[in-house]
Amino acid sequence: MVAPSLRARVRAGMIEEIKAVARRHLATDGADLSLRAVARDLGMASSAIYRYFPSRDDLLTALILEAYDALGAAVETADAAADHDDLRGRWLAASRAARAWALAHPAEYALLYGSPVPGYAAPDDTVAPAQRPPMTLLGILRDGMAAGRLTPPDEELPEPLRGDLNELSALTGVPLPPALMVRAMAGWTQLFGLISFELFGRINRALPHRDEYFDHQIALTADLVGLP
Amino acid sequence: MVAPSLRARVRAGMIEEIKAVARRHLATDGADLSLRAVARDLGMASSAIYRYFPSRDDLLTALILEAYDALGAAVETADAAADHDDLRGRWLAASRAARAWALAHPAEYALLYGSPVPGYAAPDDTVAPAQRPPMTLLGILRDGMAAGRLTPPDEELPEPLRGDLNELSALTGVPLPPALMVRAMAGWTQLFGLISFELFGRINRALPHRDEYFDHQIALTADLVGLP
DNA sequence: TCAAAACAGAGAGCACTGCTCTTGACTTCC
DNA sequence: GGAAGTCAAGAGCAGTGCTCTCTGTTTTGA
Repeated sequence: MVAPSLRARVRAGMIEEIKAVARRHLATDGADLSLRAVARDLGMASSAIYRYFPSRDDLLTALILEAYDALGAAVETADAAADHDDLRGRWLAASRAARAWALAHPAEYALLYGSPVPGYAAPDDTVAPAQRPPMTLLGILRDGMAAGRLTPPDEELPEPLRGDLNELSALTGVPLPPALMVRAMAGWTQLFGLISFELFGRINRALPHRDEYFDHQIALTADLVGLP
Repeated sequence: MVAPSLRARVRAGMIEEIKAVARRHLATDGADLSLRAVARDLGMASSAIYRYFPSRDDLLTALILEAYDALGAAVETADAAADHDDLRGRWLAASRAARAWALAHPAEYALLYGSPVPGYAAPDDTVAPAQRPPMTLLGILRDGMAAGRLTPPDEELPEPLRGDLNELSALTGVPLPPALMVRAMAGWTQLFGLISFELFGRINRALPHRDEYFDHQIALTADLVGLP
């Protein structure tokens, strides 16, 4: 293992600097990131950016990856910080962490969960980081099942749906009964919907107490998945 | 009342034609609508478009308004077509209609419920049409309360939230108990989340039976609001 | 009836975008 | 010390929204 050369280290620093400036632009100017504006801020020619990122989409992908990881880390940290046996507390903490991260980084959240950029297709590397938040929620339910403190609902699901959900269980590596799995998905969908509504300004102006509103809605999802 | 002049009629037709072409472009090329491309398709100079729409944003606003109205009409029609006394059936029908419209018009749905366009601020005219779908859902619950066939959950809500929800009731003109109101909002949020996840490709590939999945999730929201 | 006003469209031009290619300077390595 | 690799700049291409000016045409009203 050879120590990275000076040039390699300078290059790595440059990449970080570009991403930092790009993130700042994302926060102020929205998703339509301008390479030239980033280059201007860095005091370099726009063409020089291409030494570090093959295209604007690649820069966007890098930012998306970092955002997914930041959100995933925030959710996982909140989950880990809560009392491991307090399932409901973990569920609420993880959800609140997701919302807090989104409110602190609205542009990056929009990049992850807003309407897809027209010409842009997210590469496969983004799949794993993207699943960290929902996987955290699933993990809480897994722990609950393992501890015997979570009784799944005994609903009968139509066959094709049950098969899909079993497959999804296998795919995620978290074996949950279909009826519980579908409710976990409902909770994740609701969490995403709540944050998006609040962030994209679609929440009614008549709801100034947003923290309380969010907490109550999240409590409903905890009820839905059967957390005591 | 004078009959509109020939020129006025030609002008109205031209406006419709521009919107139609723009809608087509929206569907194929995504939300970053290009005025020049629309003009090219119409065989006219890009500057000529400005005779009909003061700016690109105004054209976008016109499309957004039409989309809201189309979605609202679809939801209301489905609700009206269902048996008026079958509250649950109406709830499911309205939800399915929203999803069907979104799947048929993905670009327009993204325009309405995706991440907000950076420089664009929706004018106030869009507020009323935007509330038609959720108002339809509220109407179903109102009818249920009036018919005495819907018993609201007796939950105790923290005071600031209860106040907000009462205000929201007054604002919408649909008087619902806060505990029911918050669940109605939950259902609407969930509907939006489900459609967005499916449309924006964030739904897991392991769920090929999307109709069944959606139906089941919607049934859960119907349970949540207490529809028998 | 006929001139004035309103309107429609075209074209040029401005400042901006992502991106490519070439050219020159600099650093690292053999 | 020369060759190879790297970095940055600059010019240029095709595209964008938008403004302004100029030319026709249509409508209007005295």
